[in-house]
Amino acid sequence: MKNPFNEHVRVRFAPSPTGFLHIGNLRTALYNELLARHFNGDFILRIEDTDRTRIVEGGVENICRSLQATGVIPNEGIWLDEKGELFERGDYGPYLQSACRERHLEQAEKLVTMDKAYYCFCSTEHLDDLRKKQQAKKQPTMYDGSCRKLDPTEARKKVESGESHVIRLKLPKHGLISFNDIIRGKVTFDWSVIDDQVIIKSDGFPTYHLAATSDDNHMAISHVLRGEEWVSSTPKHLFIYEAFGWKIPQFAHLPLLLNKDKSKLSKRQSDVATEDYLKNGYLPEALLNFVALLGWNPSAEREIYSHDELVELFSVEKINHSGAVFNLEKLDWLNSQYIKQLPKKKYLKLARTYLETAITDDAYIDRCLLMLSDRIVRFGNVTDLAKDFLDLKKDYSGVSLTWKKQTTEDATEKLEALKELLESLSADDVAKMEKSESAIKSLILERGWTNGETLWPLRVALSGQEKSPSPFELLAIYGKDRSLGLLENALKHLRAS
RNA sequence: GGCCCGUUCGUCUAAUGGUUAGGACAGCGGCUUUUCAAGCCGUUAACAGGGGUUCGAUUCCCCUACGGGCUACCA
Repeated sequence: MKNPFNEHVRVRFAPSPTGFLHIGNLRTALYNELLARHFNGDFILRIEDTDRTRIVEGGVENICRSLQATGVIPNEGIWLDEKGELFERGDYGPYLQSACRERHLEQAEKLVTMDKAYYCFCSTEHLDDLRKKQQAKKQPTMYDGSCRKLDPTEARKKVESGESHVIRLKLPKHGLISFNDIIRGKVTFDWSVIDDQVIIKSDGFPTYHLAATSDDNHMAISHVLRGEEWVSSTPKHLFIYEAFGWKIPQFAHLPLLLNKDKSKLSKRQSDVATEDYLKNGYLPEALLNFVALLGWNPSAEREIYSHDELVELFSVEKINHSGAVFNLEKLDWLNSQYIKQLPKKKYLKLARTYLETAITDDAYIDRCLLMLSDRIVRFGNVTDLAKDFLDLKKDYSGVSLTWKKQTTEDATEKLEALKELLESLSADDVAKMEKSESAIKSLILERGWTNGETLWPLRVALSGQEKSPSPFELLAIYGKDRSLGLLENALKHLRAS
C-alpha cells in the first residue's frame, strides 16, 4: 500500500482491560503494528478503561504481556517494565483513557453549549421499558428523544441541583452520512436510524464513542483499524469530529474472526485468550503467522512468513471483506512446521519447559525429546508424548508382542536372540542407531528371519505400544541397560502367557 | 423488526471481463516401511441462486437467498 495521504502514519491498538488479550484483538493489534512499521509510523497502545464495571485486576498487565510475548510491541503508550510495573512513553499521553476524563468531560460540555449534545434525565427503567415496548411492536429500538426538547437553561439547572443525568449526542434527524472505508469503500447511513448516543454516563465517565474519538484526535491518529463491529457507530464518531472541526482519520473495519458455526469468535465455543494458546505450547511466531493470514494474504502461494516479511508485504487494501473461521487444524500444522524448523538447542529448551517428569537423567530426556520432535504439534502435549518413553514400567497388556500370525514361541526366540546380541554390543554401539541397526539387520539376514517377525516384537517390547518410533531409535534413546531390562520384561510377559 | 456489511473447494485463501478457477490445511490414495509419525508423490472438492450489461461474465450492476455485525449509561 502506498501512503496516499503522505502523512506520518500513527495507529493505535486500544483494548479494554477485561482480563486477557482476545485472539481477535491480537490480530487487530498486529494489523495496526504491521501498518505502522510498513510506513515507519507509530504504533500506540492505549487502554480504554472507561467502563469501570468491566475492569479486571491485572488486565492491563496481561494485555501488555501477551503483546510482548507475541512480539507485537508498541513504540508509544502503555508499557510494562521488567519488574511488572506499568509506565507510559510518548508525547501524547495520558494513554490510560480514564486519566483523560477531564478533557472528555470538558469536550462533552462544549458539545452541549454548541447544541450538538444535550442533558438527558431519563431513568434506565424508563429506557428499558421503552425498548421492550418497541421490540414488542417490532419497531426500531430508539430513544424517544424526550430530553432532547428540554430547555437548555432548565436542563442546566437540574444538573446543577445534582439530578442524575447523562449527556447524549444531538444527531441530525435526517439526511445521509457517508464515509470511505479503506477496506469496504463507501458506506452510507441514514441519520434517521442512528440513535442519540450517550457520551457521558451517569457515573461521570465517557462512553467509547466520545473517549475514543477524543483520544484519537488528541493522539493525532491517522488510521483507525478496528473490528467490523464498529462500522455502524462510525457516523456518531464522524459527527463528533465534524462538530469540533477535527481532522478525520482514515477508517478500516476489519472482518471478524469466527467460530466454527460462523458466529463471532467467542469464549463459549473457542479458546479466545492469546495467553492460553501460548500456554498450550503454540509458538508466538506461529500464532502470529496464522492470525495474520486470517483475513489477509499477500500471495497465497506461501504459508510461512516471518514477522518482518509480514511488515514488508502488508497492505490494508488487501484485507478481506468477510469473516474468517478460526481453524485450529491449520494452526496445528503451522505450529508443527515452526517446531520442526527450530534449532536443536532452542527446541530442547522449549520442550523442557513444558515437560513434566520425575526423571533426572538430562541426556536421556534430551534424546527422548529429540526423537519426538517431528511428532509434536504443540509443546503442550509433550508430556503425554514422552510419558511412554520416560516411564519404563510397561505391562504389555492390550498390545501384541507378536507380529501378525507369529506365535508366542517364535517371538520369544527372536527376543532372546536379540537380547543376546545386545549384551554382546558395547553401550556406545547401542546408543548409535546405525550400529544397532546394522548389527540387528545382519542377525536377521544370518538367521534367515524377516524384518517383521523380528523388529515388531523388539519394537513393542521397547515401546509397550503397537504404534511407536522405530526400535533403533528406541534403543538409542534408552541405551543398553534400559533396553535389556525392557527385553527381559517382555520375555517374562511372553513366557507367562 | 430496522440499518449496515458480506458470500470462490469442508476450512484459510489466490487470480481473472475470455484460465483445465491456483495454493494451503483437513480428507482420500500411493511411495517409504516392522508399526506409527514425519517426508515425498498423487487425488476428491468451490465461483449461493436469478436477472441484466457484454461477443463473452466467477469477475461489473440489480434482485433474492443465506450468513454476520450493530441496534446499551459494554467496548
